[in-house]
Order: sequence, then C-alpha cells, then structure tokens
Amino acid sequence: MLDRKFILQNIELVADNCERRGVSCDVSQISQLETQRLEKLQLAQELNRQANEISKQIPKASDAEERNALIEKGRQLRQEKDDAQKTCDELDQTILEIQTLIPNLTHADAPTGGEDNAKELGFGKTAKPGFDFQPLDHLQLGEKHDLFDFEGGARVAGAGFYFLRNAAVRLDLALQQFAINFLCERGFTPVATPDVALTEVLKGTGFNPRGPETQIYSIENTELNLVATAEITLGGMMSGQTVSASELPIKVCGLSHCFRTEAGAAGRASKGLYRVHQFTKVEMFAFTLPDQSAAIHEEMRSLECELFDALEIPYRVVDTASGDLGGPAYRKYDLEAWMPGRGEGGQWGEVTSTSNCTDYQARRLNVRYKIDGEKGTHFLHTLNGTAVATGRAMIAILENHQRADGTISVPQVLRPFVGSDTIGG
RNA sequence: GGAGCGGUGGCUGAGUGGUCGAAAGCGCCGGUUUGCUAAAUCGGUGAACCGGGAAACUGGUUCCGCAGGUUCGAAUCCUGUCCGCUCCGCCA
Repeated sequence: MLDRKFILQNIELVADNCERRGVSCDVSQISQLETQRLEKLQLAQELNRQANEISKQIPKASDAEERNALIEKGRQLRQEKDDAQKTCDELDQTILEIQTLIPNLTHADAPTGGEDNAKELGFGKTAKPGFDFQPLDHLQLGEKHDLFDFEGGARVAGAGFYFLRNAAVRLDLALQQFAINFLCERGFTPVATPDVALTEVLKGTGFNPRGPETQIYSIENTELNLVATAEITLGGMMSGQTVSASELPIKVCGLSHCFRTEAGAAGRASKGLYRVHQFTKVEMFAFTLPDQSAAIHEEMRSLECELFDALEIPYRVVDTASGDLGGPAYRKYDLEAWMPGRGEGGQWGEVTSTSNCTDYQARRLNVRYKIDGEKGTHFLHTLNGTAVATGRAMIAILENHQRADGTISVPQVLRPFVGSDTIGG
C-alpha cells in the first residue's frame, strides 16, 4: 500500500499510475474522506483531552455534589468522544479499502502496456537446442520414462494435481538442493517456511484471499490459507517488527510448497506441469534499506541468470510491462525459459520472476527499520525473486535436454543430487 | 485434549483503580574524571498519530500480548482470544 500522505499530495500522479497499470480506482475520493477523517480525529482527541481533565479533578472534588456533577460531565464527554471516534474509524476503514486497491508506483524504465509489451533485456549463455529429430514435449517424455501421474493426481485431489514419479522426484529434490546450496553460498539464510499463513499476512503481502479471481485456497472456518508462494510467509515473518538499519539487508531463501487455484486461467496454455495447483519453490527474499533495493533487485536477477545458466537452460530476461506487474511490484524482471514442447515449435515460458516492492509491502505489514542514534523509524524495502520453481524448471530441463533416442541428459550441476547422468537409457 | 502459571519499555523486572509512559537495574547516548582502557560519577534515553514551528523543538491523543466489557477514570477488575512455560494424556 502507498503512503496516505503521499497519495494526497500526488493525486494526479497516483491516478495516472493506476491507469498505466490498468487498475481502476477512485483516487480523488480519498482526499475528501481524509479531510473528514482528520476533523473527526481532532474532535475525538480534543473531547478525550477534556474528559481526561475532568477525570483528574474528580478525586479532588470537595463534596459529593461537585463530584457527581463532574462525573456526569465526564460521562457526557466520553460519549461524545466515542461517537466521533466511531465515525473516524469508519472513515479510516473506507479509505483503507481504496488505498489497498492502489498499486505501487512504477519504475520509470519499466515498459508501459500489458503482457506483450515486456521488454527483452537479454539472453542466457545456453543456446536454444537445434534438434535434428522431432522433439517431444515434457508430457510425452514423462510418459516414456514414467515421470508423472496426472490421472492419479486428479483422482486424489482433482485436476491440476499430480504425482511425480521416479526420476522426476529426484530431479525435483535435486533442483531444491542445488538452489538452496547455491544461495547459501551467496549469503542467503535458508528457511523452510509454513505452507499456510493468516489472512492478514496475505493481505499485507498484497494477496487477496477473497473474491472470484482469487488465486488462494483458504481453509474453511479459519483465518488460514495455503500459501501461493513463500514470499507470503517470508514477508510476514517480520511483520510488525522494527529492525536496526545496521542489520540490513536481510537476505533469506525460503523453501515452500505453493498452492494456486488458477481461477480464471481456464483456456490459457496449461498443458501438463506448466500451470498446476501445487508446486515446490525456492524463493529469495530480502529486507533492505531504501537505497539498497535497486542494487539487490539487480543482484537477484543476476542470481537467477546464474542459476539457469548452471542448469544449462536457454532463457531470455524481460522487463515486465506496467499492466502486468501486479499490485506490490515497482519493477519486475522475468526469466522465460525456452520450452521446445510449448505451442508450435516451442515458446518462451516464465520460470522465475523477481520484484522490487519498495516500501509497498512493508507499509502494510508494518516492517520498519531504525537508524541507531536517530529518532523515529522508517519502512524498509522488500524484494522477492524465484530461485527455482521445480515444476517449470523441470519442463525446461526435460524438453531442452532430450536426445534423439528419447533419453534426457541431466544438467551437470544436478548429477550429484539426481544420482545419474541420464534419465532413461 | 486436561491442569496450573505467565505475557509490562532494547533486555531483566516492580506495579496500590486516579499523581503511571510506567520504579529499579542492565544496556545505550552525552558530560565530568582518568595517560589509554577499565572503573567512578552526573545527565539523557520508546513508538505511532494529530496540531504549531523554517528548524532545534513543542502542545495533544493513543500504546503495558490482542479484542471487548465494567467505570467519570483500567497496566491494575471482568469476559473472550492468541502466544509462551510447566505437568499429564495422545501422537508423526
């Protein structure tokens, strides 16, 4: 969420930004509501001050009559105060609801537009494979090597769930191991997170667990929801905390399962493992000082590149366009891996994404930092980035590393974890 | 799941319904002293929000796990809830 004062002082800028992001929202309404709220707030505070004064006089009252008169006066003042406070709270709630809809500001260099307007920034070290045979998609490869059981998954949990089998399990674990090791060596603290989180935490990180378009599975009769990404739990981990500036940046990598309903995704390319209701992900997350976040965003992007270079997967990097950023991100880079089995003759498919959320999540989650020796506190910046989402990474590995005989070469760096050089054969 | 106890400032830890944003100690910051360090000593030391001020700063409101309630007035009494600890039961 954006700072309320900032919104009020920059109504046009914020409204323009909403439009650029494709979010419809009555920004100007906040202004008058806030004026009313402040009036009521000041009234409530003044009444409360008067009531406090009266209360202090009561023990000093000289006789019962004076005492009773003061008590009555105090009672009245508190009643008036409660009324003013109630109106104030209601206004605050209304403003907050609008405020929550307003997306983060947008980096000046981020392209404007939707999905098709993403700007290509570069490519990985691995070239697209030139097959001299008809390549199979990951489903066909899975069939051949008994890697997935979608029918069984559907019987157990419905469409969109699946079993991994045999080498797919080992590949899945290998990817997690490799990513965790990789990030530990680069200063990230590994964290295995809860797979559920409270509704408040979801909202704080910018996820809305209600409504028809929600991506979130909620657990009935509780405030708990299955997480869609460890970003939720890692951000929530520090909610309400104030940390010393000297402790920043805090860099963690979280391992969690991710659950997504994929509501409204029907009809989109969703063959096999690409769009599923559950997958496993290693996620980078950082809490930083405001002037560190841009550099750490670049660092996360380059770590993602290093990882996918190490996995020998061809990819491109894109700068996501304004309409495709989601609420919290100020800027977002995606890595799109080449997936030979997608569409006709292959397509790019998103495998990672890293966002600089500036203070947008921190404000809602109330995570602050304090500079030693200085008065007051400030909101810190949060960033997140996928290290590896195992399902999609697996698609890229299987489809890019297949050979004419149908066997699949395991990327060098994963071989120690997988326990073999080849799948099949 | 049952029984008991507890949640207070950066930490430890007092707290009588009104004078408590809260004793004391530790820590931290600043001064004095000291050849340096240590010690001693004096002073200061929470946050959010609203208002005044160019600013240093200053007036006010709120905050003693959280949410309600009683009361003119709640850290203090009542209810609910969450969390922690101990004991018992159950369990991967």
